[in-house]
Amino acid sequence: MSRPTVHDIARIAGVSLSTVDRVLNSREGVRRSTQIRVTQAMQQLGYERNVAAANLARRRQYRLLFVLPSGGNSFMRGLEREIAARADAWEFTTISVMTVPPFDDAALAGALQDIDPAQTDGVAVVATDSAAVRAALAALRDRGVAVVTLVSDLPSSRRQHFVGIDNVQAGRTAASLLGRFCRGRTGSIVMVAGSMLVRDHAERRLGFEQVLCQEYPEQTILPPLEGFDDQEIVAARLSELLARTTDVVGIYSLGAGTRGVARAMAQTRSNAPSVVVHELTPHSRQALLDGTFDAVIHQDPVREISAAVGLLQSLTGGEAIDPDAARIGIEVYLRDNLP
Amino acid sequence: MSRPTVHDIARIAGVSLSTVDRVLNSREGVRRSTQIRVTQAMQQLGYERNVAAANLARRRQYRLLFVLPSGGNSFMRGLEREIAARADAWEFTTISVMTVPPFDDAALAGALQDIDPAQTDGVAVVATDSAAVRAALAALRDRGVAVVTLVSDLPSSRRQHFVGIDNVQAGRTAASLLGRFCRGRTGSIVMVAGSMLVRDHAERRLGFEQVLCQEYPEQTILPPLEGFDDQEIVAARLSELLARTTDVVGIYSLGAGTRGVARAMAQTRSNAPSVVVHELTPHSRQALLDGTFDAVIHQDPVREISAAVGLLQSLTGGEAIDPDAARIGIEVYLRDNLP
DNA sequence: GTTATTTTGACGTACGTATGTCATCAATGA
DNA sequence: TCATTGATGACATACGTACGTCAAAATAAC
Repeated sequence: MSRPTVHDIARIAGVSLSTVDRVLNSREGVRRSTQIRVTQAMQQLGYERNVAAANLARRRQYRLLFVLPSGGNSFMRGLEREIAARADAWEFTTISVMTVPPFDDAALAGALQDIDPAQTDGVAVVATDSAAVRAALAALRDRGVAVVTLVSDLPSSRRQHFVGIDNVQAGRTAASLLGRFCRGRTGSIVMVAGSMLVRDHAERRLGFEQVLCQEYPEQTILPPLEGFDDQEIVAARLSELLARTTDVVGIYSLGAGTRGVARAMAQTRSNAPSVVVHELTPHSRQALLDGTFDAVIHQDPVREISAAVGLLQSLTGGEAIDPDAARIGIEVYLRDNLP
Repeated sequence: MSRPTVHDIARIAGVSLSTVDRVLNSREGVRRSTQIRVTQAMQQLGYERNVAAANLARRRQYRLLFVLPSGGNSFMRGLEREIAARADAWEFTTISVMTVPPFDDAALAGALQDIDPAQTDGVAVVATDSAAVRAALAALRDRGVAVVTLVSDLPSSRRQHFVGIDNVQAGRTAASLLGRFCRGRTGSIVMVAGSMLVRDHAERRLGFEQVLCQEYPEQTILPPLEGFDDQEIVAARLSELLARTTDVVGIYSLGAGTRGVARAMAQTRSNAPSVVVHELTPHSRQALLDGTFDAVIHQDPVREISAAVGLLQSLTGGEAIDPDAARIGIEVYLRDNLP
């Protein structure tokens, strides 16, 4: 047998198509008793609405917007590329992208304010942590736009969901790896951060220090280097530090600008510290292959895009949402399991 | 503007709906010149067929069958559970599951022969490596059934695709991890295999030995233990070996039955060898959490199911297939990035 | 030129659902 | 008893595509 349709429900429940429709789409004008009868018929037949046909008839259109930081951040540019590549992979959905200067909460807040709620059903935004951004998100919600945060969260704002990895866990994972890699060698561990203004970096640092202090107390954690996701700054500061400090056994780069880490490593001829960095990019991949990096912690942009789109569709459609869908895995890459 | 439809194409190309339909579904009876005209109109408008509407009208039904080994293999049981859970996540598709005794190529070949091609459009099978199975697959293909292998491949058979991880790379990854984990300690490395009858185990061993011999020559690889994916056998043989050999620094379990590894570890009070195993299950997860295992190499069953279903749909529908879809990532889990 | 053949068009129906209009009938209150 | 309201049914149309039938037109073969 093929799947039951609304007609079958109507027949079994002894009501008309119209009534089934009223129940199905929770319109008013149905007596409680008949509503129950219809619902029971649906359960009895194991009815599932044919979403394709429903959307077809409804000719629904989801208009979604991604707001990303601009600049040379490879991960973000990769995200942007993937969004463009998959823009028409979703039925009934048009997706656009807007970029704003990185680490600039005023610019982000301004951009969010300029969004036209009449043209936009949902927004996915890589948030920086500030009151202005929180307010702009709240304003969007008030005007009926669904909002999820992407990659970097903004808790206690009115965003409806977060799509991304658990960054505390990511930091802990990095420490687990680096701690094991450095076992037998004792010395200093360097942390290269982007900016503590973005929440994900702060969280990664937290997780990293938790595990390292507790489980590998023989190592010394140096105060974090701030590189502002800029490879030039990262390369300069890290080179300087490696020249000055001779007992570095491990490096954890928790932001972007890892290309700078690779450059600094190339210059140094010290006794090869183990290196763990974030985000798989052409450069970090190369560094894995030639042995400069030992491991890369990654989040899959494609999954994140899919999750964000799915969530925004559900949110604007008022459907039930699956909390698991937003949970993105923390991926670990070595030279040999590169995709 | 909304998406262009077949009507728009007909108008622009100056032909009737019927002709557009003939071109679109590559039916015969269209002159070369008009076919080109229609194709150009499609490109000009950026037409994309509305797959939902097409399938609706076509009322296509894909009847797919998964053939898995029976028995206590946690990974396989997980696969089975996920298939059942997601069975109605696909439109126009009914999915069934059949299990056959593990490591028994005659049984598998027999089961494949019994498949009714009139009732089945596509088959995804966890293959054991034997001539009888190859022949059975070929027979299926001859009778018009699409076939993909799942988890364990059967190259040089007539299967149209393989859905799963690259098992040589998985073995290499395990060696990269274990080699780094054991750095500073020199001794023996134990490999616990299931059976060399299944191709994936053989491939993992190959990759593991490649990397370990070449990059960590200070370690001694012991001849592999065969556990037949049975935790009792694994526990017994591994306990015996650990009692006999005192310099074991690393253990790689490349099949199922890892619960037996955990049990053997619990009994031994040696100087804690590092342990890398395959497949995330409730037990291996627990072993990660309590520190018995250092890392788990995993393949995502949900992705594999999705990929298999998608491929089989494309294959039976005669559509173009995306080779990337079948490539499943080799996932690495430590205690801290468990999902 | 006629005939045979290929190419094209016109049209209808279907898929499963959404949504609207209008009529019907019962229950309610005055 | 009549008007009002609420619940329900009957029916039609639409979404974008597939697919069948039949006739008309264009082309090829003779």
